[in-house]
Parts: sequence; structure tokens; C-alpha cells
Amino acid sequence: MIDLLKENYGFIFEEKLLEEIAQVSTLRTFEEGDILIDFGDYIKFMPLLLSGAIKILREDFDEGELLLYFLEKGDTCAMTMACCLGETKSEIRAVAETKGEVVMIPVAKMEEWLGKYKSWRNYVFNSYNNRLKEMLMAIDNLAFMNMDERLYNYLLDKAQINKSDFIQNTHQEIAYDLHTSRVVISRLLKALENEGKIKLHRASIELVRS
Amino acid sequence: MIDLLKENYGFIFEEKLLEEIAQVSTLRTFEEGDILIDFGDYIKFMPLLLSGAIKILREDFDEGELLLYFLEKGDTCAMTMACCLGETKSEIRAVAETKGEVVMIPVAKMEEWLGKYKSWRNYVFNSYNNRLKEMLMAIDNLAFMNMDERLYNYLLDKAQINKSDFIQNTHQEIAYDLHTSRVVISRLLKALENEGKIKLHRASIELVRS
DNA sequence: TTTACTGTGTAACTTTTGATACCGACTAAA
DNA sequence: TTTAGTCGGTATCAAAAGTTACACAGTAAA
Repeated sequence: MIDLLKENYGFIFEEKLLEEIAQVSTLRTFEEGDILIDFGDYIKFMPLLLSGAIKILREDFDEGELLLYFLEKGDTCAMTMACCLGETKSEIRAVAETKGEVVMIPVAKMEEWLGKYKSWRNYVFNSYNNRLKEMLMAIDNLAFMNMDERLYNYLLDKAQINKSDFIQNTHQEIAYDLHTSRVVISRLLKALENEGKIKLHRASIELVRS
Repeated sequence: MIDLLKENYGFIFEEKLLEEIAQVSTLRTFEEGDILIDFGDYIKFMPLLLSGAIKILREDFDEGELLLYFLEKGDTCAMTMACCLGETKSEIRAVAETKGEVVMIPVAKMEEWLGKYKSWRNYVFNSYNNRLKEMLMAIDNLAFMNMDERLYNYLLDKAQINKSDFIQNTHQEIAYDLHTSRVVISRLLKALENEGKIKLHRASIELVRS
């Protein structure tokens, strides 16, 4: 595992910290669609993402969800840290967007290292800051943009995360992520196709780069 | 200043830290309506709120704003910390909701103390967590609630922050905070009055507790 | 090949929100 | 007491989004 860590975090953490991480952590692999964290789960480990992508969702009071943001290689989940330190239940759901690997760090260690390693402290703070920024972007989307813009941004995000201009999702799945109905998504996708921005296929959407 | 600090933060920070804060920080008082931080400002100080309340706003791309959350005694602004550490411009505007006092801590010190004082570290992390939670609530409001619910929650928040069931705002001011138009607010307020939840007066709204 | 299911397109209608316009009441300064 | 400005109520219309219903094509299992 130490090699995997060095490869991904070698330029951020010092040797000693990498060794400590390798000693106390476990490696976990996951497949697309796996629910890594669910609403109300108690968090005992802090995840460091080595490969793959994860999407973070917020739950509606009654029913339905909303996509908050994606995590990629090198990211960790600040919402999870929040739960670790606060000893509270998870406020979010984490679903694997692709297959990948995470390093699971025990909560106690993560706190210990905060006092011990400056690089760890910086990393944790940067993660918080990145997450705050993503949340701000989510708020911008919700407050200032119409559904058609939100949808197009979503498609761009998806393409970037999956490194492919073919988005393999049904309209229904997209509707869940954007917290709206399938009919609305179909309508707006058709409009985007008429504008020449995308091409629609069955269960997949092709981004047209102009 | 040391006395003020002890009064508000004595049970959180150890004596030595309180003394350090008192040595390097400056006290700033502000009046209702003062703009404490504006979009694009460079942040050189981290504010600790001693008294009063501050509202944090997000800017629209073209025009208009959106209320994110309020800060109260004992709070600090995590968005500001984010800017401090990232050396970037402010993403938010901070406007005094009431008169009050803040302690301004130089950025360099706040970083130094992170390694030095466990209580400081805990405080800073708790602030981040609280802010993340407030952002989540803002997202919940935007994504899952209609304007009438958002408006009523806003009134409840206002009442709590100002410790009064009389909200001294014009419909136009409320419209700015909720990023909608004055007409919509007037319409929904009238509906709330008809439901018996509030009473409308000129430039003020009275909450009716049932 | 029949059958059942999934995914998409579309029409018709409702609700929510936003935009414009105008009026009357109140307020404060001239 | 004029007068100008602020504040709120309301009517009308338009746009955005949500709801319901149904048709049809592709897919996969029986």
C-alpha cells in the first residue's frame, strides 16, 4: 500500500506520515454504484481517494436527492471529517461514480496527526476549503441558474469526471441528481439537442464540442 | 480587551492563548448596516465575533445577492478563513445585522496557533463544521423548499438573531436577501398574514407565536 | 414470437415564480 | 401644507418548472 500512497500523495505528505498512514489504514476497493456512505451512518474512518470518482448527495426531507459535488483522486470528504470530529451521523450519501480505491484512516489518527504534521494540517484545511467552494458553487447553481443551465453544467461535469464525452445515464438518473422530474430533463435535453450542443442516444448522451 | 475575551472565550481557550490574542489583535466596533467584508476584498485578518450579529451574503454573477447565514457571538467566519489560507479574494459579503464588536486576528498568528494550541485547533475545526452545516441548510432551503417556506424560515431566523418578534425590514430588503422580487415577498407575506402567522405593519413584521 | 419492461418523446394542464404597471397610504423635508 | 419620496397592495401577464397521461421504440426474458 505504501507504494500506492507514495504515488498519489508523495508530493504532499512527508515520508514519515506516509509510513504512519500505511501502518494504520486499510485499503478498500469499490465498484460503480456502490453506496460508500449513507444518510445517518456513523463515520469511523476518514477516506482518502486514490483512484476513481465519488458523487456526494444530499437527501430531501421526504423523498429525493440532490447532487452536491464529485470527489476525485487526491480528494477527501470534508463532510465526513465534519462527522468524524462532531461524532454525529452522516448528513450525506456517497455513491461510487466509477470503480476505484480509497484508503480508510481511523478517526483517532487523523486527529493526532493534526498536531503532529504540518503537511497533514494543510491538507485537511485545503480539503475543507475546497469543499466550501464546491458548496458555494452548488448554491450558485441553485439560486442563480435555471434548470437548462444546471443541466448543461451537469453534463460538462460528468464528462470531465468520467473522461468521456459520452454520458451513460438515463434521463431518470439525471433527474434524480438534479432533483427534478424525468419529463423536465427530457424536455430540456431535447432543447439542447436542437441547439446542437448534444446528441441523444438511448441511455446515453453525447456532448458535441464546438 | 483581555477581559472582554475572557468573558466570551474564557471557557474555550486557555489563559496563554487568550493573552496572545489580546497582544496581537485589534478590537473593532461596528454599526448596523456596516459592510465588514465585500466581494473581492483581500482578507488579512480573521474576525472573532464578541457581540452583535453579522449576515453573510453570496453575490450573483450579474446582479443581486443571496443570504447564506448569520453569525453570532462566539462565531467566526469560515469563508474568511478559507480566503486567509488560500490567499484569495473574498467570495462573500459580510454586513452587520446589528451593532457589535469583533476581535481581528492577523492571519499569520492564526496559522501559528494551529500547531501550538489544541483548543485553537478545535475551535477552528468546529467553526468549519458549523459553516458547512449552515451551507447545507442553505442548500436544503434552495433545493427543497418553495419561496413561502423559505420566507417563513427567514422570518424565524431574523427573530432569533435579533431577539425580537418584530422584524424591522421593508419587503424590498427581504427580497434582496432571498434573491427574489419585492412583489413576490409582498404577495407571500400577505398570504402568511391571512394564515394568521404574522401581522404586517409599515416597515416591520410581527411574528405571531401560536 | 410473444410478453413484459425500460427509456424516451410529447401533449395538455397546473403551480410557482417573476415582471410590469399603477395606485393609495404614509413620511419627512421644503 | 405642499411636495417628493418611500412603502406596500394588487391586477395582469409571461416564463419556468412540475404533473399526469399516453404512445411508441428498443431490449430482454419466456
